[in-house]
Amino acid sequence: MNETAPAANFIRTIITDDLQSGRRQQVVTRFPPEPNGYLHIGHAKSICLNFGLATDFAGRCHLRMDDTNPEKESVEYAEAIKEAVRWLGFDWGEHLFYASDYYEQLYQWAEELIRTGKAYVDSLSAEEVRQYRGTLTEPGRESPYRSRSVAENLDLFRRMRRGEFADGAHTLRAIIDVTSPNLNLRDPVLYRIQRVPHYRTGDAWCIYPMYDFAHPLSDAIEGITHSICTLEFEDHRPLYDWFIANCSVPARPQQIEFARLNLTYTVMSKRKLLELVTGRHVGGWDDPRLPTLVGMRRRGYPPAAIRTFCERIGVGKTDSLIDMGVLEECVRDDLNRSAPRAMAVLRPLKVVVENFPADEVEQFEVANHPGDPALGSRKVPFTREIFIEQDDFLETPPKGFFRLFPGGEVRLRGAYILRCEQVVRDGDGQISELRCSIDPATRGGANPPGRKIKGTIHWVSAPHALEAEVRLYDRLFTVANPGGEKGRDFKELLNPDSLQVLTGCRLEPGLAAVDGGSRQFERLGYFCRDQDSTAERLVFNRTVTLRDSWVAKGGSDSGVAG
RNA sequence: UGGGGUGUAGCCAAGUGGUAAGGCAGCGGCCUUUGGAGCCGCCAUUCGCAGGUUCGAAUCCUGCCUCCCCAGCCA
Repeated sequence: MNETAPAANFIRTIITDDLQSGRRQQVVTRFPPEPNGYLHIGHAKSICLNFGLATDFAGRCHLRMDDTNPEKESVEYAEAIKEAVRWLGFDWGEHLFYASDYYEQLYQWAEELIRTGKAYVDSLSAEEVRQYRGTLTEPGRESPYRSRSVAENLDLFRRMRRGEFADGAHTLRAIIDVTSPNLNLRDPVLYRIQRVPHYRTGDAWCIYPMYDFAHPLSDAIEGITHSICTLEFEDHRPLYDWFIANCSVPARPQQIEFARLNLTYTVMSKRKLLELVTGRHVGGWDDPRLPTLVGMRRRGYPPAAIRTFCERIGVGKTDSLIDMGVLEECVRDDLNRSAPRAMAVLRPLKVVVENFPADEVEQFEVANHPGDPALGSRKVPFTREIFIEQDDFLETPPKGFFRLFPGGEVRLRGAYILRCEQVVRDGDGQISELRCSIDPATRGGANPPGRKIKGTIHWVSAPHALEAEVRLYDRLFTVANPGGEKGRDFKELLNPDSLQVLTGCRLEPGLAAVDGGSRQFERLGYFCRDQDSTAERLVFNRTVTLRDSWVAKGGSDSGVAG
């Protein structure tokens, strides 16, 4: 793969300026997921951005678990996150961190804020705090506990830590400005009491820091220079800066916000994804229809394709909705170059080659990649009985159809030119098989002068064929922006046909050996072996179809492309 | 009606006072034993709208409009 110059974006501009002006001597970024769910393609955008920046500016990128809410976090999620980042192709080296490792330091800074008169212990209930906060248009009111003495605050806060109070009895809040038009500055909560064991610190703590407090300080501890997050935190930046300015931190990181990724026909919020998984609307976090990284991995998306995608869509501040087609095109791009070709028939139609001897097996040498001889070739058996795709035969072909029809000819890839002599029906009038003949002069792809055949189709020798299950995937939702339909539960918009399971598919025998990696099933798309495969039962996933200008032109295709 | 953002082609996105990059999609052609791949060409007199400054404006100024985010002891 050729390296191309990274696309320009406003964050690169900021960093370049910082380095040139001497404001920064190095670049340290971080990817800070909360281990409360699986990573998705939206996270991939952030991962590629943060790790990519670090690489391009010869800096480093940390992986930090932003684990400040024990209620929702687990080692399962933390491990899955590490695995996903690794799979995507990034390496954090020695720089794996946990916000939970900073709890003591964070606590000390909280005491510092109390000592400097910038934080107090509040004893309002959650409901009261909400009432005191005011609204978007009305200023808030100061809590009656706001004027407690430093000594009293310190005492109360230490007792909070010691576990002397019930959950929710007190909080530690910053003293900023309850009348600020920015709600985040209306005395934000710094610590809450939560008697929940933490997946890493166990029961060492019963008070936990809030994101707004923990995040900037964690960045400072790690010496992060550019703390890149998504747009919804833009309003939090004054608060981010406030903590950096009011705690004796060792570094002054800068927060920069960019627009999160949205993709058509899917949802990207952890909450919605969790709902799909727990509600059994999909098979699990790794369901190939999901935009999760584990789902895409199982579906056969190469990590390099995801990286290309993230590069291609750019980084900006405008809310965007990227067409799923862009991602799919990146997948095709990658797989077209790398995937060996093979032949597989998804909906078999039996063909008897009448002028080919019943007891003969002919082995054809077929190239594994039409454009890359380095991928070599393989032998494919040909016999009197073969299967072709049902869609490749039409009794009454429309104009422009250049596959098989009665009296017509097509080329069997790598074998012979085939002519349809007769259509055989069963008792119900359904086509049960085709009686055909081959032209011996076209053996192995030979092309006698003057012989012009427009269509080439794939085929599989019937007695050699492997039987398999093939899973076809379509968009998960029926509307482009399921999360944007107001007043409607996004689950009502699920596409009932997003998964199509085909059984009795026939594969060329060489496919038995495939375990990892992708194959192109010629003319059908890219496929990979699914983890559900067993010795007796082969299962393949269709990663993505090939582009199909016949279908695009309105040509009928009864579902192979579906 | 408060605050913070954002508007450049169907979808993304460069551009930072000197006359609209690039990608995806689309369209036309060539080539082809995958209706695939590859190759060539076309595709914004105009940058949300209206004024203004300037020899010159997507870039500067004024006003208006759109859409997104914020009232968790979530992140």
